[in-house]
Amino acid sequence: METSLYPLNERQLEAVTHTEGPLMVFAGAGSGKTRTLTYRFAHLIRAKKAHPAEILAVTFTNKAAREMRERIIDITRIRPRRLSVSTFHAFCLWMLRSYGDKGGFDPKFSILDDGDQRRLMNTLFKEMNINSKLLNTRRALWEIQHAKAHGIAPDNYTYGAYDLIGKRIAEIYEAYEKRLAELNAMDFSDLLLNAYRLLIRSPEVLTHFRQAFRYIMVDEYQDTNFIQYQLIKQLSSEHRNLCVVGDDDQSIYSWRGANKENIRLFHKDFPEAVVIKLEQNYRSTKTILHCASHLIRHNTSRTEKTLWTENAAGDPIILYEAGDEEDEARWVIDTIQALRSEGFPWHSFAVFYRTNAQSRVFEERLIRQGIPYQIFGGFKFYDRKEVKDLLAYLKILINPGDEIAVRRAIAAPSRGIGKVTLDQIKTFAVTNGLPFLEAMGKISKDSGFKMRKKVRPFYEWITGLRSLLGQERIADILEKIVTESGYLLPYRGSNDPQAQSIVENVQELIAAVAAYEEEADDPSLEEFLDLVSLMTDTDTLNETAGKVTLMTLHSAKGLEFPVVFITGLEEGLFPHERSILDESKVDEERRLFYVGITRSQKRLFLSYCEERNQYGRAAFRPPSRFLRELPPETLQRAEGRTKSFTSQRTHFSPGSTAAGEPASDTSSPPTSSGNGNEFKVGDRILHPTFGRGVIKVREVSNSHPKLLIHFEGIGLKLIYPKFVELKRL
DNA sequence: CTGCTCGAATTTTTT
DNA sequence: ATTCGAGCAG
Repeated sequence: METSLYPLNERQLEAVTHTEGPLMVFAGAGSGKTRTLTYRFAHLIRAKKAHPAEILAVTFTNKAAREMRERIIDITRIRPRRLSVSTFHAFCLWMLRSYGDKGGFDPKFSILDDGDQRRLMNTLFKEMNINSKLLNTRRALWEIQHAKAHGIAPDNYTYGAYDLIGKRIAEIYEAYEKRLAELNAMDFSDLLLNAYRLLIRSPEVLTHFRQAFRYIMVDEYQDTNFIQYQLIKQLSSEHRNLCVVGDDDQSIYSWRGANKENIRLFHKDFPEAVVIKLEQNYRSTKTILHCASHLIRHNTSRTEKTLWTENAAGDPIILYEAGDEEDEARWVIDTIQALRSEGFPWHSFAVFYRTNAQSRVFEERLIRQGIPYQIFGGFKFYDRKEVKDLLAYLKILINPGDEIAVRRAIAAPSRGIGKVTLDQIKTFAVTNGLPFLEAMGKISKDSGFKMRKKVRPFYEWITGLRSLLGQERIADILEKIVTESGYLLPYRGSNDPQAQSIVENVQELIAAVAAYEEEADDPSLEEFLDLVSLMTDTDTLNETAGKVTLMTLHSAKGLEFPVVFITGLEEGLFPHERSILDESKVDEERRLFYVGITRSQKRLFLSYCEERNQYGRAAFRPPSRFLRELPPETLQRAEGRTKSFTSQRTHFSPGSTAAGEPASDTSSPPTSSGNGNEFKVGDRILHPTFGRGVIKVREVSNSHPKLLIHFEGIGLKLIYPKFVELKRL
């Protein structure tokens, strides 16, 4: 085994070849963490320490898992049939689907998404008559998620003797769990918690998995929660070859239950563990790295690391004081334009912000100037109503107990079956211990119920569809559902862009199913629904798409860009006002800033506004405290502040930017594909709030048309014709 | 039962 | 500003 052939530094090589026994790797930002992990995986196979199937690598995102898998295959040149590189959730889901029955779980359970959860909680609040100002559904769900992340069941949920809210939450938690059981459903936290329970309940399953995985690796260890740690601890307790890789300075998800304490727990549970620090940074310039290190030293209670790099010193970090957010966006885009002419391609730029709401001004500018961009954190395809409606039909073919799906499907399109009827069915189902759909079946044949005639056609139709499973292609079944339900009838042929978008999305969904059936080894509806449940919008991120990237600082973790802009550095926004009163929360915000800075390879630009419009009002905030924590010698003030920024805000003045009259009328084609009724560039329209305007740019991305409209006396606005009614003049 | 209007809330979100 | 949900009229 010739390890010197690996393109690794000494520390990395050490981490790769230290295969036996527990290992903790502190991987600083840009220190080649993924490289180390993938080579370690490959090394275990090459050195014949284990068969591919005996190694488990867990990540947090699908993207990280996919990347790692591809790189392992690249290095080893083998295509193992089942390479266990997976996200925590996907791995747990797989465990529960394959062995869940051994722990008393029905493996055909549905997965509840956030929306389903909220709706369920709303219903519970109504049923339990909860109407308190101190307790809303949001808070209740938050508490429950936290309890689950710590492995606390309703009967273990503790609260103080005078803590009435806590007592109420315990009751809600219990009711919530009862409803999930009736639905035969799990939420995202349950996937982890129940996988853990499965191991605890079934010694047989535990032994099986303990022996199956000789080597276990965990990525982004600082983001694991208590139950995730317990899970991997259980799995690795036989061979004790557990390797965790992380960086406590990049822990930015504690508000979601991530537990940095797990670093200490690891040392306690695996006292023989070897610790390796990766401190050589390959990503950033000396200036950027120095700046980041200086900042993060303001945090107490962290593992000391000294990141260093052989990279060039690089350019200073530029700081811009903007008048307002329009001015800030103008400066960012102008700077991008300037660097672009120096040779940076579009995809080398990333603009980060603290909250999604900040993206809009940037988006407007980019569209106005005809710059290609991609934005993350918008609507997800699988969150759209029409997509969820149709997925509901598919879900009930698998899980007849999924009342949420049945209710959704039965109401779209409306079939005259309403709340009263459905509540009756529910009562019948509960009293007879039947799955919701089966209760419907019984009722539709029971002359004791008046509404049986209304319910029957739906039930029989669904039963008919279910018998097609395994015989016809899923895409064909879905197509049948769409046609036979008449789902698209109200939308087809309509010239309303909103309706068109619905039709397109439905077609896209059918295409997605068909594509899945083409690709999968052994396609099944169950697997398709699982994939969809675990999919996120960041999975569609494309680093080389030739587009400027816009995203929140949170979604930026794990990525890198040659040129990075961190915007909105104002006290109260970043750090966010909800974090300001709590030292540890400010520390987490600081880590978030640290993550942002360390994403950048060559150039870093920072900005803040004197004045910012928020919730329709002007907010004046001082510059972020974090700016004072940066080493002054790395910073340089940017010139170029437009003096009359306030007039810029309300008036579109052509020629005010280098780009001049932007990519308007001539350069953006009217792309009216097939429908002449679509709005097009140059049209004069009337907007309900903004009045008269002229369409300057029209753009269709993610099948959502967006219009940039110049309104008289107001200026340019980005309008989604999907959400407002525009009248043509 | 469905659709509309008014009022409240608005951090981040790997899955 | 905008969005989402609850409450009421058709």
